[in-house]
Amino acid sequence: MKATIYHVARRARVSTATVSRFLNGTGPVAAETRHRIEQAIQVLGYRPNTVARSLVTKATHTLALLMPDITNPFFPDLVKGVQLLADERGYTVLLCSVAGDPAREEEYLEMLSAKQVDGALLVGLVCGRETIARFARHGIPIVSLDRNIDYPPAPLVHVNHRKGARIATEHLLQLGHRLVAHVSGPIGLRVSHERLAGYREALSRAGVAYDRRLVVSGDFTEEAGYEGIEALLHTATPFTAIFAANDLAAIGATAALTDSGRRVPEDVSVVGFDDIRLAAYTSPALTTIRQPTYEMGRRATELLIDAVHGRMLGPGQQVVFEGELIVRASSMPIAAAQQAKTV
Amino acid sequence: MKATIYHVARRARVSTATVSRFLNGTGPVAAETRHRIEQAIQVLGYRPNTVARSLVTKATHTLALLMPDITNPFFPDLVKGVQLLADERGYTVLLCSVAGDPAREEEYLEMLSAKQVDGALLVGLVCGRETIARFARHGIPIVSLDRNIDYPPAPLVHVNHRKGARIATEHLLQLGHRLVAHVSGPIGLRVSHERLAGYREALSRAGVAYDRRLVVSGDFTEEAGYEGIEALLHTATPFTAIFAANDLAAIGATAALTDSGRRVPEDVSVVGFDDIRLAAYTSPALTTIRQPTYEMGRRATELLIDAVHGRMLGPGQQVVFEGELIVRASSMPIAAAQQAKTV
DNA sequence: CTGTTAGCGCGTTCAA
DNA sequence: TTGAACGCGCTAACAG
Repeated sequence: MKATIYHVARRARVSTATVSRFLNGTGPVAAETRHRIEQAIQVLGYRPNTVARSLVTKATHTLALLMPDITNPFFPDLVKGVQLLADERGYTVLLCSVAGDPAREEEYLEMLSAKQVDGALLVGLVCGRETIARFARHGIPIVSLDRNIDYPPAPLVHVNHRKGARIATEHLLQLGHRLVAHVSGPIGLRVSHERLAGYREALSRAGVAYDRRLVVSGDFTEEAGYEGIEALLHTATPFTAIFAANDLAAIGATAALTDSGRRVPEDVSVVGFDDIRLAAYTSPALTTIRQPTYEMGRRATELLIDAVHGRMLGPGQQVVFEGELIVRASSMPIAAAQQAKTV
Repeated sequence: MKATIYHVARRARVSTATVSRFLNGTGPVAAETRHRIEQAIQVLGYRPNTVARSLVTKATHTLALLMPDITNPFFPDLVKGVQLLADERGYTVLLCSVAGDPAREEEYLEMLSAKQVDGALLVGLVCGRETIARFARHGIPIVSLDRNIDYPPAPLVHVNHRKGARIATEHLLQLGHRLVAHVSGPIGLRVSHERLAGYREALSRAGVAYDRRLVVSGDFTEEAGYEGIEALLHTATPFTAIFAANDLAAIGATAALTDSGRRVPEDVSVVGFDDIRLAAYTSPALTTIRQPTYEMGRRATELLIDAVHGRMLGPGQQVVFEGELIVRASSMPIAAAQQAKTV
């Protein structure tokens, strides 16, 4: 049977209140008493029961992390950032994969308030705003990643997707490419929209006409990238470069190109987005836009813990990270021969 | 202020005991009373406080998953399996990245017993057995992945690493390769040891002498795979194939080969282990041994929940999964020209 | 500096 | 079929 604070108190010949004071450093405890308590704790192998503690303090030191799918290589780094910072601050992380399913998101949100988590980090949720508003009413602080939550306003951490996409596209444009295809993310997601917008912005600034036939819609997976480009190749619409909405899609696109006998980057340049861990090791190594995923996880968690402690920078606070172009081997200047010929 | 069971009881003009019976289906509740309670719950937006509930039932419906580093692409699938099964069974998952640090492992283990988790899934821990034994004394059920925990005996889920490694190596041998290098995992880890053993077993069965100069030690990262092979190339020890202890190392090795002007698989065949998500999309697509990671996560969690409920198949129970050879493009028959020449 | 007392929100006897 | 009373393990006044 497990030792409780009561057992410790009896063995140290003090009251439970004194033991509690000793444990939490709240209120004074005589050196001699302190010693006896330490002994008792040692002997009994006592560990405070956090559940009982939470019941009275109303704090669980637990944070929830809701995200679509840990299996997307973009997330592990984020999780790591969250994890490590939470750990440093004495918090623990509850992981919830909601699989892009609004019903599951709602269920989980309900459960979290029952579980009395101290705060929630929401990443890539697709549920309606009233679902989140209802949850927020429980008084649990929220920090959002990549999605603006206006009511009630929650701190927001995101990267400048539009600018990142623009930079990626400009990179291709500067290399002389004019026929730049785009594999988009799932339509309806703000992230996809922004990246597409950045792509168009770059084209427009460079005076290149936007051709919607060059945009294939994906869903951030390799499969979709592969199939999208495969389909595009079948339409015989010429292009010399691809900006994919994320690295996975870029990798799928590259595979489609290779399988059809094209060489990357000699025939087609490819640029991705995210800079996942393996981007540097694909063949050819992938040119991409780096998101400081790990850092974003840390920062978001920091904001969340601040919010838990009632420290907020002010309403509508947000942290914006900038994407950084990482040039590797998958992009190169357009070849003279290419300029004329159809791919 | 949040509604408690007391508020529900008052509004429904019954006692808290009746509400509790209604909520948990323990004991009878008259249809008419039931109706009033439902109404009250609805109106007040009541959700039972799981913390209070846990304090009396001693069950938190929370499982802990301890693993080295979520950032290794091997883990996300595992986590997903754990997550989904836990979810189906009404459990929630606490994620702990212990970073291969025994001290952190011990800390976390301590915390888990304080947090009163119902069970713990231990993956790839490196701490001493007495650390685990001490934890087990708290009476929290454990399931182990890839590491045999003998005292007290815990259910074990693992793949047959040795056999998988043997099959991988045999595949290369059957293709005619005789000079097969190996990039190992961290020394001291059982998994690394087993995979090395499988490699040696295959060589020995084929009557090929084991050459320790062909074994470079890594740590399951791309970096180590890259550097290991780079170093091996510098020694000018000839080889025509590589069996890497995991896909990450295989990918790193491939990059080292490519960067030094070798072609894969024409000059050197490469085989990995794990079949991570991107293995099918590397260039060339990676031949590897598939571990049913997702399924293992599910199965392990199932065993854990069974253990939580006191249902065990018996002492020393274990579930062994078999690795499956997935032949892709990174391995090919040794070329006639190669047989003589030094790589 | 320390002990007594009263909850935190809930499940669970035991009578009624 | 229901309610009163107690306790889970702990913290937080309030006295002393």
